[in-house]
Amino acid sequence: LISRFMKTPESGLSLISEVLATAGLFWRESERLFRPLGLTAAQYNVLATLAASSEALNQRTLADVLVVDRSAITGLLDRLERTGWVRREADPADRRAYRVVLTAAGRRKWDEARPVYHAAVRGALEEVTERRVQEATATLRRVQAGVAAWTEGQRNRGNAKAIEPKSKEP
Amino acid sequence: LISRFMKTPESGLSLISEVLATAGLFWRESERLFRPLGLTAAQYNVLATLAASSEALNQRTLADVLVVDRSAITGLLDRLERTGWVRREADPADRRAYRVVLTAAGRRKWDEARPVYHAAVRGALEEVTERRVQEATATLRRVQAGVAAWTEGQRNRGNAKAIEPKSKEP
DNA sequence: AAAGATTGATCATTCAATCTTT
DNA sequence: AAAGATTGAATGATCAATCTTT
Repeated sequence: LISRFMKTPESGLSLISEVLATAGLFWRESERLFRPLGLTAAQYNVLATLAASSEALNQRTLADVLVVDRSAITGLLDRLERTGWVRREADPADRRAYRVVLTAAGRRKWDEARPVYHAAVRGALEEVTERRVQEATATLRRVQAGVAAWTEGQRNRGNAKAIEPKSKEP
Repeated sequence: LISRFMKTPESGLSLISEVLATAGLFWRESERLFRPLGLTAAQYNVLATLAASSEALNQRTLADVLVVDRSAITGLLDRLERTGWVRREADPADRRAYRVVLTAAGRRKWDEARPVYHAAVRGALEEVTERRVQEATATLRRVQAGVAAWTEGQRNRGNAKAIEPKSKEP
């Protein structure tokens, strides 16, 4: 996926390669940045998601927003509950589910971490023009749609005979 | 880092968010794609790197190319050796180091996996113009340079008093 | 049956500490 | 001392299987 020795780089391969390399680099540096605060990057993501959401979220929704398997959320919340930054509350409307909420300490931790993170992002993008940022953002959204469409196509080809197109917000 | 609920998204935050989301989505789908072949995405990366390199690589170099810690390479190669796709050879010039080489079976596996991977990339980028691909690739390279420059700046600020600029390939 | 959550196995990754060789 | 590699502890991710509730 990351092929720096590639001889005849199809442009698409190069783009994906750079996406993965950029994400890896940034994620790794984020871990180092958050470490003195006692946070991991994944945990910051949870705090940020909860802080930005108006309603309480259940674990399924959290998993969808963070684009990880639901089972990954269990351990993540276990550790965040252990440090007291997050709490699982019983959902009165559905006894299978939890409502995950930020504690006061969790919000303070997020208030502390957020400016650190934002400073890093600004630092990293200092030399990149606003036009380029906008353009790349739009392109990456298209790539994500492309990945989703392609995998969906594969799934249909693999399974039965493509029941229905089922177009949503085209 | 991935903040889909963001209210006033600075454009830089959005870009980083999309980079991480795109990489996560693509990595995840790659895992599913490679699974029937008995490969993980990280393992495909190793095979691809070895296949594309003219000389044998030591583990340190491999770690640098793949942008992971050296210690992650140990387990990765253990598993790849177990399946017989890679071999550690003693380096006659330096008895601390290994020369990591692809076995014949490893090359066959790579020959099998490569077209699968390339098809996925083409599928994902089908609807993205070549111009956009080129532009985004260039932007991401600048972002990586920006991350490196910023973390370097932080390191110097944190340590002593920035011994020397030490500019390389400006 | 389907959906929310958890568990156990496997893989990958980081960091700090250690061993061997240079 | 510095560099290549490994180990052990911790975190995080996936998948398959399971439990409880809807």
